[in-house]
Amino acid sequence: MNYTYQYPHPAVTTDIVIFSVRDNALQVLLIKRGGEPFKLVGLAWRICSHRRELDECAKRELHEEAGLEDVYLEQLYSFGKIGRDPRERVISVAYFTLTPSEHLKPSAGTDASDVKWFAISELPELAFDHAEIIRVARERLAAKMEYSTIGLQFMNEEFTLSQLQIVYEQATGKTLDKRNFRKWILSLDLIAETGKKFAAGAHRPAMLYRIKDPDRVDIIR
Amino acid sequence: MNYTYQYPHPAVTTDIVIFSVRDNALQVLLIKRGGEPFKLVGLAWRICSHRRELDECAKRELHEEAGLEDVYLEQLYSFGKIGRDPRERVISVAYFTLTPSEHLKPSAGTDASDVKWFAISELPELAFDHAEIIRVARERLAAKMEYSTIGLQFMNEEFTLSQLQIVYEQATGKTLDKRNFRKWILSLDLIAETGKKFAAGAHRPAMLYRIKDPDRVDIIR
DNA sequence: CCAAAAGTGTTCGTACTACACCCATGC
DNA sequence: GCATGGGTGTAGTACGAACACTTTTGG
Repeated sequence: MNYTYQYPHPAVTTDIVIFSVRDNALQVLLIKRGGEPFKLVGLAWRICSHRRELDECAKRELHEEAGLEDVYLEQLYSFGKIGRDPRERVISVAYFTLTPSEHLKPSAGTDASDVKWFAISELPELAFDHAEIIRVARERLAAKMEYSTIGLQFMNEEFTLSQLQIVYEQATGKTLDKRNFRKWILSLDLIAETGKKFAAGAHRPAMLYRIKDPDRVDIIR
Repeated sequence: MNYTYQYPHPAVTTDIVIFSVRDNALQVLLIKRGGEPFKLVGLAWRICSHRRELDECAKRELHEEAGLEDVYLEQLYSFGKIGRDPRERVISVAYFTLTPSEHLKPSAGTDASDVKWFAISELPELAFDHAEIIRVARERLAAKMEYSTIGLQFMNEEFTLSQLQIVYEQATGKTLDKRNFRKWILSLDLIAETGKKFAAGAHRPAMLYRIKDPDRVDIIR
């Protein structure tokens, strides 16, 4: 079946930058798909059906490609440069998301071997203009880390303050003083001790914390 | 001539929120056009041709509808709610701009009587989802006033500190202390005295200032 | 001389910065 | 007992907030 218009219409896609902090580094989830004009890894993306909302398209892509649900998802920016897809004019409404990498489930629709994390500092050559999209997403993330509580969205159910500090350091690109970071994050009253401890080697075990209101992202400062 | 695709494609438009501070109030430029599905005023918008970049579409719309050139223009967000245009699926890539209202020229393409400024606090009923777009733009503007030098983009060639303070107060929605505001804005080293004075009634004339680097918008704080 | 807006400093509190040592554990 | 990361307090500084009176002009 064909669809006809009186003037040219672009395709609209939702592309998603999936961030996680893994192995003490900010990483991005990239996918290698067959049937694309580039033989390269790239972001998760899909054409947005005319019967779905943009946010819904992004959510479905996130679910089907990465097995992620109920994660923080924010529209980033729209990229529409002529020629970004050599096949036709494509307007890409980009989103970004933050997740603890443990939440990633093997997905139904995708061969797991084609989905891989890459450190932001060691990205391979990327399909389309996805390098540019990731660059913009990284800037937005770094900025929002400073003035919102978005950083907590990287965390698992339970985490130590050192793990949280690493997340802040990796996502902002700044190193932080341990004492000052702890004072600051505790003063925000966003996390609480669980009472449990986490022993991870030949040293004093760390207190475990949880997020008081995990779904909430607020503007602070 | 017709254009045919194997699956439905949406139309993509660029919609522009044009802000100015006039009569001591934040205002938005709205347009009433014939041939639209709503008999209401709305934002300046146009279908983005498949051979033009998104930014370029926005610039042309700004130029042809409002006679504005060389103004600060920033992509805001993309709105694509199903049904936002009752005729077909439309993805609107929204932009916003800031201008001194004196820069507005009578435009060639539009009947001047159909272009009008409205105070943000006294908006009429609006076409499409333009009320929502303006709401988002207003939030973004207020936020950026706090951490960037975007506010100077509202100013004319020469202006007084009182005028500038009114711009900041109207765009952020906060009232400011005169002495603190002056200390702050001067400490940024963004503006300089022109040496001239501006006499406007039965009171002491105000010093006129100019922007040192008018095209520049920086992140501060 | 009166009304109106322009211009100008100081004090206080708070929030960020810098900085070094003891603690609990596994091996 | 030693290596490893976990945990803690204080002092200095810089920035934002509060606050009131004098100056210059037009009428």
